[in-house]
Amino acid sequence: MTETPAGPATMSDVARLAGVSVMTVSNVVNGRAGRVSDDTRARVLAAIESLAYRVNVPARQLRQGRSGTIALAVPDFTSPYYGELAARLADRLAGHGLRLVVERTLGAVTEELAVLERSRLDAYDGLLLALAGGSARDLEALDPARPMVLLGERASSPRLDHVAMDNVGGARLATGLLLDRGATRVAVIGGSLADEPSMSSLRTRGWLEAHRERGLEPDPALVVGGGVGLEAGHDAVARLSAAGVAFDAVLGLTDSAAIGALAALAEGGRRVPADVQVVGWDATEAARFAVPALTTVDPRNDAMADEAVRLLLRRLSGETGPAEHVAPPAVLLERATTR
Amino acid sequence: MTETPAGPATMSDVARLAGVSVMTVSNVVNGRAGRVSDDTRARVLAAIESLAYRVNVPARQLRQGRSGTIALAVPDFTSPYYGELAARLADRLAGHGLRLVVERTLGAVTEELAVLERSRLDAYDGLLLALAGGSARDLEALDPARPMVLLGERASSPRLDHVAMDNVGGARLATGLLLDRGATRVAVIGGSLADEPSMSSLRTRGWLEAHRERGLEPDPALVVGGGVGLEAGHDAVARLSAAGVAFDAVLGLTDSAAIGALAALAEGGRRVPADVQVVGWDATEAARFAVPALTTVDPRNDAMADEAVRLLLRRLSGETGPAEHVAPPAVLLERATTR
DNA sequence: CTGAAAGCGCTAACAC
DNA sequence: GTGTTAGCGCTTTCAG
Repeated sequence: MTETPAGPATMSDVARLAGVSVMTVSNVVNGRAGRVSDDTRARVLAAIESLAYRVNVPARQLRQGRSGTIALAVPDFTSPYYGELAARLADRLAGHGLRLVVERTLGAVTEELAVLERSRLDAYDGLLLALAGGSARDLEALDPARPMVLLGERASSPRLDHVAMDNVGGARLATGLLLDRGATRVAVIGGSLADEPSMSSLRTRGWLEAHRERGLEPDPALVVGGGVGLEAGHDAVARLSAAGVAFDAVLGLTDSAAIGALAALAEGGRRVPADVQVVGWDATEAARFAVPALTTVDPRNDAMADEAVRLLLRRLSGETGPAEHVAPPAVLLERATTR
Repeated sequence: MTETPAGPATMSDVARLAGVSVMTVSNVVNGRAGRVSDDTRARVLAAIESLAYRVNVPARQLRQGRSGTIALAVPDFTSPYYGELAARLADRLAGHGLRLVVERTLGAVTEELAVLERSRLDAYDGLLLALAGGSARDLEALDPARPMVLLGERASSPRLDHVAMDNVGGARLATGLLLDRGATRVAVIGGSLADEPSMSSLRTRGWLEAHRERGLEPDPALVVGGGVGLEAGHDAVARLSAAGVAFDAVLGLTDSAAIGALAALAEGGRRVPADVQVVGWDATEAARFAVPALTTVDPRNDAMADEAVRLLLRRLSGETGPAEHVAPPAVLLERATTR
């Protein structure tokens, strides 16, 4: 007659049932070749099966100090951009026996990432931190116990590995295309004239530079803040029109913003690209299937994911050299919203 | 002169520096009120600060058996639907002191969710499992060590709490609208005539029922499989047109599929809703800002998230009654792609 | 090939 | 208020 087990089966339960030591069970579970005879292994496996034994991950992690898991911390769950990034990263990490899980920071990297949160993140073997608009500030205070790679914006911390996005360059490229195709007044949706290293400001600077390279000085009234989501993009165009600000091109700082703009333009009866040209940013799948198909800045997420994983693995393998900063150059994907 | 610490500081390190016992440090860290004098607390906090101490989460979890973390397992990271679901769930769980992290199953719930994966999931306090097309099969084999709530499809396991989507009802509603607005041939993008409880089959059944309720028998050639993403939706419409199958309405089984269809329709020069009416499913933000704004089935994700959290919390608090199955009724959001 | 002992860092339970 | 003890489940180390 068997004792009813108190909770889930442990290794000792399995060992007892199989008539071996816990160490042997551990060896079987971890597939340490050669160290267990086929006969013993079979008995252990049978016991595992019959007790529905499963490894206690926290216990193993406490002992080993590793979890085999990497966290991607994103500002929010809803942006398609982060979803695609997560998928890319997960695929690459899987090739190295690492799992990816996605956490959400709500854009609050240092302030809100209180002691408790930091501890949670320490439990991962490594951290990929996707930076949002405001989160680049006082990154210096961030002192990760584990390897950490920053993603996005521009390289901001001399101490931390960083895969930056080519924000200024991409915006210069996109704005240049618009200007060269005959646009004279390019509105920036989600932009900011502030002098800070945020995504908005950086891209707006690229817009400015493209003008100046051509001896032009753009109208600051064309810079519309208020966010970079679908609704923000829609509302920005509506607001611009309502305010009577003329424009013949739109630089959406994300594909979402640009797609929102497209919707507002359609509502207003303005034809794209005949009346207004539009460019987005992110090269998401949604851009490909927008109506009309959206010309967009491809930030080279594939290359960014490759680099991020490379940098992380390097630290994971114990390398301790100086921080590396990379920024794959953005490229333009011309489609049907530009002439 | 101080010893250089081997690794990250532990509670004993803090205790030693502050001249107290580890238990006192633990009490301070966990904010157990009244059990520590202000004076002692101050000393401990100073020591924590100076050693940059952070709680070892796995150790705490091993001891307590809880982690304060819930996992949402989704079939893939890229679908906007799951992103919005994750955001909703995270918000609700935060109100109960629980964190949400997102894991990815790649649609393989039981087969690929090997021993190793199961163990990882056991480390969460609870599991929210979003079901994809094929994953509803042999859910019976799934034996979670922790509370688990299934999301999506239709209730399939008598043993597991399940928040089902109103797949048949929603499709009946949407198809009914199309038919009542004059459509005679409603194509189903991402559909399946198979007799299984998958999302595709269930929604296709709703399409069928809407016809039969009206004494009609739809043409099976209008059911196009091949996926429910943007590209799949686009290609399905293109294929239908190329094959010469006439249709005057499209039921996209997701908003993505419907938006892809919209793109293909625009390419083909067919006007929406004048020539072809279109309905999507999910009520994503993308549907609102599609051109034209997409009529869509709202599966009531808000209500589903509420229910899922309620069911999970109930189990977390130890309740052990029979499984509960709920299915908030879908509603229709009429916009500009229907007449 | 197998096992015994030790201990990872923390907290529940109980002294004092 | 504060300290002591014990042990969560596992794997590293070292003996056989």
